[in-house]
Amino acid sequence: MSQGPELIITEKDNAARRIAEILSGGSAESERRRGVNVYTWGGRRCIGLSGHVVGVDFPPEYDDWRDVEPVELIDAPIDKRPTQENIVSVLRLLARKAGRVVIATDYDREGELIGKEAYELVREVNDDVRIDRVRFSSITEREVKSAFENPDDLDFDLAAAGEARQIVDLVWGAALTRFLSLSARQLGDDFISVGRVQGPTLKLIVDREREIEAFDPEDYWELFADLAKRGGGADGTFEAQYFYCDDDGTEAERVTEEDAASEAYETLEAAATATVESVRRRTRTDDPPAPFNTTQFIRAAGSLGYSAQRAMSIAEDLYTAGYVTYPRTDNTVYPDDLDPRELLDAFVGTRQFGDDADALLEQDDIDPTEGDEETTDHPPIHPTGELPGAADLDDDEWEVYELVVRRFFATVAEPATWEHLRVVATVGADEGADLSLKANGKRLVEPGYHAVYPYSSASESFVPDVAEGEALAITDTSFEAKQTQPPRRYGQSRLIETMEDLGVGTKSTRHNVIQKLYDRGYIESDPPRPTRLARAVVEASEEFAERIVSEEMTAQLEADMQAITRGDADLEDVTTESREMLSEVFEGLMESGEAVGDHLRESLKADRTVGACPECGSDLVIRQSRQGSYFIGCDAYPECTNTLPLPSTGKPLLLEETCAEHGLAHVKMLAGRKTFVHGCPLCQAEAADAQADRVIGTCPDCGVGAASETPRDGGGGGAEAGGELAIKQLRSGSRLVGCTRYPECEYSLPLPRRGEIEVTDAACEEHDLPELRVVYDDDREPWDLGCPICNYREYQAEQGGGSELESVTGIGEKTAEKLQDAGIDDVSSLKEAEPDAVADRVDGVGPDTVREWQAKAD
DNA sequence: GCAAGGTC
Repeated sequence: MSQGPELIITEKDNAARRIAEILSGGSAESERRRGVNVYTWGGRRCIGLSGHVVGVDFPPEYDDWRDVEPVELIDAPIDKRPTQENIVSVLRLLARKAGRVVIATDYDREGELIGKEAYELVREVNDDVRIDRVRFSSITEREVKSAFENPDDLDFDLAAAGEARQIVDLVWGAALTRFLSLSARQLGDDFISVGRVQGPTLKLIVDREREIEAFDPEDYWELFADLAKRGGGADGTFEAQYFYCDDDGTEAERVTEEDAASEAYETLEAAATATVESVRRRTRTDDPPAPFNTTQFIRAAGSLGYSAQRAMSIAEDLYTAGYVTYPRTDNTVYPDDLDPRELLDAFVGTRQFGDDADALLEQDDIDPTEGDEETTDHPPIHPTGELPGAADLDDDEWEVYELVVRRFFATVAEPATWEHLRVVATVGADEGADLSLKANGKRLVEPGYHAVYPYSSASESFVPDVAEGEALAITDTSFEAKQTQPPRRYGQSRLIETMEDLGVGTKSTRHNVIQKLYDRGYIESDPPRPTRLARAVVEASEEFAERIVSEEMTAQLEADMQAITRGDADLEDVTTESREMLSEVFEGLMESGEAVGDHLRESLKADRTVGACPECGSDLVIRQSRQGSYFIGCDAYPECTNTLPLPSTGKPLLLEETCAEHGLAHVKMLAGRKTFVHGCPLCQAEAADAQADRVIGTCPDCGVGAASETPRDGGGGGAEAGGELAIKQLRSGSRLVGCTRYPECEYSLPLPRRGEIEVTDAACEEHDLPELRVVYDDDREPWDLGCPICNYREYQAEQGGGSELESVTGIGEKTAEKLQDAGIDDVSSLKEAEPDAVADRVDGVGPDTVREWQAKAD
């Protein structure tokens, strides 16, 4: 045995840092090697991986989709390759010299596999070092120390279960994805993908859409009366609803026969009073919610308007900054070592949470709620007690942080108490035409957790105190004709909850799967609706590869993985059987390949068809020019050359809604946060044609007396050519201030897409142009845009703010800030920088990344 | 350029 230092390997850097801190008693030092943190103390070193650092894939000779028959992938070999080169190389370096290795990855199946990957990398360079495995369910001093005192061996069966999943997913996913893409001749960026998790998720959405379409609404009627307590004034009035008991004695409000409804209404309308028949009071407690797991967090953030993806991205940022715990967890039970009082103490004295924390601390005992799921890897999401400063978070981050804090507050708060009051009154009993009305009142007596958690509804409904036998005046009645409604579409959070119920996907992947469905053109809008392509993919799968769109495949795989874990089966058994099954699927598919392809292609075209061409009656479809910009062209091209332009920003999406005048589908332009609805492309073009250019001054590039100094390059014919500046509306929907000599002079300034542009009497002295104002047709304040040249300069200054660097390298604002901190504030200093030196100084950036940036800058 | 699973 060698005498080198002990090497501890964790699943992520964050865990490495905390374990080093615990085991070293705070004395560990951190150094960066190739952008990877290594923590060192005593005779020990600790390094964090980044989840899987190796990935499974087919060998390179299988890379060309057209060269390899998809069916060949079923029995193709599978390689494991490093995917995180930097981490792998640092790991190898340290492992070579290690005297002992301890694998401390997460305590779950995937963690065991990640541990085994590390094990194999260590073994490649050091074949006799002792390799131990430690397991702990939370990174606390007690658990970590005890785990390191009782090391165990890696569970190779558990890891093999994970490997079986990798292989089955790759083989099924790749073979079927390539088959569908090839048969529809969809290669390149818009390939047609299917997989074990996205398949059933898409089918959920498609099935719901089928139910909605097949839904046959039924008419029904409901009757209401306003009842007033005598002498109670306006405050004593409340609404009651007609009800009856149906044949099996259950209470019903909906009347399905119009005659019966009318007859009841006649009685109600004729009556002046209703007599209280019964009054029932009940006290109900309303328990506070369970701690947040990922799914419930996403759901709560969803009700604040965040998409699943966005909610998780914010939570990850808050986690990295140290304000909340790890956001990927299934656990809904706080661990024993979480002391709620101690955590509440952290909020005492703060402006936003101080009062609530004080109030909670005054409770006699604090007993947090618990959910059904108790796992051991990570705690439920809760605040860490480290508080962000006022400037540390933007508005969205703050809103999500507050949600997490308040959820924690709610879980340690008292239940709420409601008083329910149910009043039943009868009408027309004297005349023998007995008719019942009911009203349910709800009053919050003890707010309990609602006082600290305003996100769940605590709305009251008023019903006054009345006594049995009391006569109430009927002050108003209504007769409402309604229809049963189709089932509702899944919202993103509901979809994630359903996936969790079915066991499809994991806490870390479910939100990404939904995003992937959007990116692949399978769903659009929110709540998501399936595209024609999605239906075609589900239909084809149902016919030939039902497993790939059914949650059964996951259930079966889960059972197989458990068998491997128990030692009742091995990886070979499971993958062989799965490959045989896939071979059978392919027999059917290959026979019908052409029909499947035709169907997919028709659906793709349907997703792009805007409507009938007004010139020739063929289809108008969305096309892409060679330069990559989108436009609408006629399917009969070149016989028909009719085209309509589309806005230059974003990717077009056709909406269900069509234009009443032209019958064309409305267009939405997807551009992240700048997404907007373009509407009917023909209406836009016609509006532009009808809108005369409004001249507002001389063109600074080519107008009479044009100054030589201009804010931007024009292609103009030089000064004195007589160009004028005008407000123009283009057929693509864009608006701008541009030269009347276009296209000879290309001088232009952008204008906002929305609102009506007014030319005011005020003028800009510098540019001799009138100031503009944008007026909106809703209740928004008008926007004083001012001189268009000054406005554009300000806009550019805002956009560009220090960031040639950002636009050249494509890095985000935050990375740019970090680079600036490291002394790199422009492109030239980036080019001169030493990649390793940059990687050492900038967190989360490796030397390879720096080299990539440098390549882009060149 | 395929999947799903880790992590950033």
